[in-house]
Amino acid sequence: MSDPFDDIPFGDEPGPPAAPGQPSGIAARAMAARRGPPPRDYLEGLNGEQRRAVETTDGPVLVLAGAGTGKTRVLTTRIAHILSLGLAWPSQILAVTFTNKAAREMKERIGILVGEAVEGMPWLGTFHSIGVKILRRHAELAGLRSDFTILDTDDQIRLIKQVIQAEGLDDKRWPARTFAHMIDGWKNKGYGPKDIPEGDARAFANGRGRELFSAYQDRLKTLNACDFGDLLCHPIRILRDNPDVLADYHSRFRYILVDEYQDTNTAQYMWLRLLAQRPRSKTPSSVASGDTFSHHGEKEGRLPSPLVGEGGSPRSGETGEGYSSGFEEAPFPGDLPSPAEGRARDDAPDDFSSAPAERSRASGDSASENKINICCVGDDDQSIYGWRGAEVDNILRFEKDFPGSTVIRLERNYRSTEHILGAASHLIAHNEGRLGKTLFTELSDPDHDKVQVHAAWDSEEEARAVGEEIEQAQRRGHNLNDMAILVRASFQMREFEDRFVTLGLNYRVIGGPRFYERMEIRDAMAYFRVVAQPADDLAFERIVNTPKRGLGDASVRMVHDYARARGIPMLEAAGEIVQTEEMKPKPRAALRELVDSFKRWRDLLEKTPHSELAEVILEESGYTAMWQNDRSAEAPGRLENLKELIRSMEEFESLRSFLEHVSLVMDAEQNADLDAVSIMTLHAAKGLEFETVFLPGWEEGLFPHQRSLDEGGRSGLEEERRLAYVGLTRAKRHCHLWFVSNRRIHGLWQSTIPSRFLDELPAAHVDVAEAPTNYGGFGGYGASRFDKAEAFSANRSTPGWQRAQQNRTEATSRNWGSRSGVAVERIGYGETDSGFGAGRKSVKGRVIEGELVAKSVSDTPSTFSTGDRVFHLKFGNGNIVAVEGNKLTVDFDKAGQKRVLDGFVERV
DNA sequence: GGGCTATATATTTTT
DNA sequence: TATATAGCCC
Repeated sequence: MSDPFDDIPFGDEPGPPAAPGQPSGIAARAMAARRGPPPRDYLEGLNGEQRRAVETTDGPVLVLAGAGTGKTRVLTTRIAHILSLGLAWPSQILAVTFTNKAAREMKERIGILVGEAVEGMPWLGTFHSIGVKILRRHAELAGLRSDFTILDTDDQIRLIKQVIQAEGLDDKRWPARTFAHMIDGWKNKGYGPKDIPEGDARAFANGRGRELFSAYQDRLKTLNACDFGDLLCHPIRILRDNPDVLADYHSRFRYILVDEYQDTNTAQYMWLRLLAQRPRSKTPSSVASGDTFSHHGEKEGRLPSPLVGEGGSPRSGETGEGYSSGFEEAPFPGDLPSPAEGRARDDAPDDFSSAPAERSRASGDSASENKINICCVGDDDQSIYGWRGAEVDNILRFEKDFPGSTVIRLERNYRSTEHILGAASHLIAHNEGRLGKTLFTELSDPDHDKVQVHAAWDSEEEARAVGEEIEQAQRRGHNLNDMAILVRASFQMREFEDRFVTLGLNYRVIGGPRFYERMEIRDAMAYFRVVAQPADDLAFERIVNTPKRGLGDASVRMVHDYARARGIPMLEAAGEIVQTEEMKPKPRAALRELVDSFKRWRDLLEKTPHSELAEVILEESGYTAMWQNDRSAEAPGRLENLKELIRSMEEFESLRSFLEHVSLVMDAEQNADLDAVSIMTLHAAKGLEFETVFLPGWEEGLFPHQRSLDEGGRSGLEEERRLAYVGLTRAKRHCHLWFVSNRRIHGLWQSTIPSRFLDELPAAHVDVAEAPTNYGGFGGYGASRFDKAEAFSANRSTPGWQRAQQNRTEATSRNWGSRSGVAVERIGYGETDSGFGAGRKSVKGRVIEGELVAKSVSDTPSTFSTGDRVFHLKFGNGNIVAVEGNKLTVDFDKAGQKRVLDGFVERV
């Protein structure tokens, strides 16, 4: 991740390719033409639609890219095209993705096309990383310092818990986790505490939701920290409230490209709109006023302008149920011009190369003449993240949002056989409200396998049979790397893993907790964070007693309370407390030692290479020793991980950039050399492809998942169906669906019925592979269950049945086979240590808000003087004999002379 | 401060 | 069933 501060200031940027002084517009093009066309090798091999998607550089473009139609290729080629035509400098292109992986891949592929130029693309990244970049430059506008910390989910929950407790609420009755989800949901919509619907606010903690949200935001601000949602919301607010800042970005970006547009949430949508739509000739503030965003995607109908934040008058007078709906058709307000408004597509050439930003600025013009051309690529049929805030509506509404846009459909599929596409297309056609695409392929061959549906008695047998299929394929010479098992829910993975271990079959599990979520890594990171940012209380609390220093609940609480009362970071508070006798000698000595250590490490920060410093920290803090002395089985692995952490730090130029990398990029690399079957969830499989795909668990209740049906109704079902579509379209040649008759859920066996999705498959492209009615539990399952009924053979002479029988015997005899020698890779999987609780007593940040705090806040440090009679909670009454700043020496009646902090005594 | 037992709870997950 | 966490006791 590049250092956010190293970015080129506007003024120093090279002018756009039509160099200053040279004619622009048609003339420039004419001149370019005279010099001969720019190299266009990169266009070769594109089909007509792909080419159109690449070459339509003017005006808003929506590319509806079905599965396997070359989406990434279009996106990267389009950038290469813009660059090589000289339509923009690399730094004038904003290219956003959702995941780091996608960003990395895009960068790589652009690099192949344009070489070094990709290095000049500072604005290629995830929504979040670009959000951070914007936020770091204008942090003060969000009430932060530019060295703010980014909290991950774990920190966020810990902080919320503290807030809930501080408000005097029972954190058991009102779990922090639940509230964290609510906050995420609000932030996905761009809401600040003042904007949330009354109903939402009432739903938590006896109607104190808004209060809590607000308190949480305040805490973040004092901690100089952001959660992930803030990385989107703060920039939106900054852009919206600061026309000059917005104008800067408007003149900066000339092309915006968005990947996976169907996954954008409302906040991301708003963010894009702000950047992509500039006012015609008015001041940028016309776009910046909150009320221009009537995002109608809300089911509730009209909502207050999100992020009205300070000063806005959100929804006063509106009751929770009083929303009017019917905004579905609302066009975007007319005063928000679209980039292409008023320009028919045909006259596009006239403003083909509009005046570069620099020129218009130089000539004193507003940047209003420039267009920002947005191009969104996505597939409404692959929208599977509705449950975390994605609004399919954003893509469905694109043409309305960006009038004059071009919609290009990529329907030629290069991945799958006609049967796989036929099955997938037929299935997805059961959804309503699609933009509609029909994938086709030229990869047609009578020899191609149809999609196979298999039945099994229970999940164990399912795993056994899949394992057998895999071994057979392997025997036929297929690589395990070309096979994947895609499950609906991760608990399904276990049975496959167990089976593969007994079979000695290599596998890799993708997804789940990652490297940076492991306990030891998070602990180490917490040390580094405190050194880099002494105000990071969450980090401090995490490691204050790790390794054990005898600083228990009481000690930590004292530091915490004192820090909050004084409004200072805990480390600083600790520094003051250790100079007194507030604490018993033992914890005090331990705390002093820690405080001194941090001081020492911080001094080293400037002088020592950061990876070296990291080693010193882990060594001197006793953290390494803690694991060395640990006799448990995981300890060596943890030490190994710590070494790996330090090794990976070397790749970064500073501790700061390393910490930023970790907070945003949490993925682990995989071992490409290992030949292994992949096991992952359907969600994790999006974007991937495999020669052979196994899709187990197609049963009602699991897939579609009961919970989706219960909570999401029809749209929930449709999202499940899209998930099925994603699953099917991952397969290139072979696709096997499975359902079982009995599945163990939460420990009890339940009999299940085949998924309705199986009924929705077209008979022409599907085979029932084996149908042993008395054994596999097909029951009524058979041809009639398919859409266009066709006869299926369902007798025991089928190879499938025989194989099934064979599997059974083979499997039992093999059960005792060697367990060793199986290569198991867990991509992104740590041990089962989800969170901060494992192996450690969690530090209770119980905060006593109330009298004591109120008093100490109102007391200025110097209100005590020698001779005052005071009361101390622990030492009782006494007389002050000396005052030294906020430290008092008191002669207590019973305890004798002690040094205490003024915050801990009250006048009597 | 550590270790034990009781108890709730159980999709999908990126940043 | 199995896993994580919270409370309790020493």
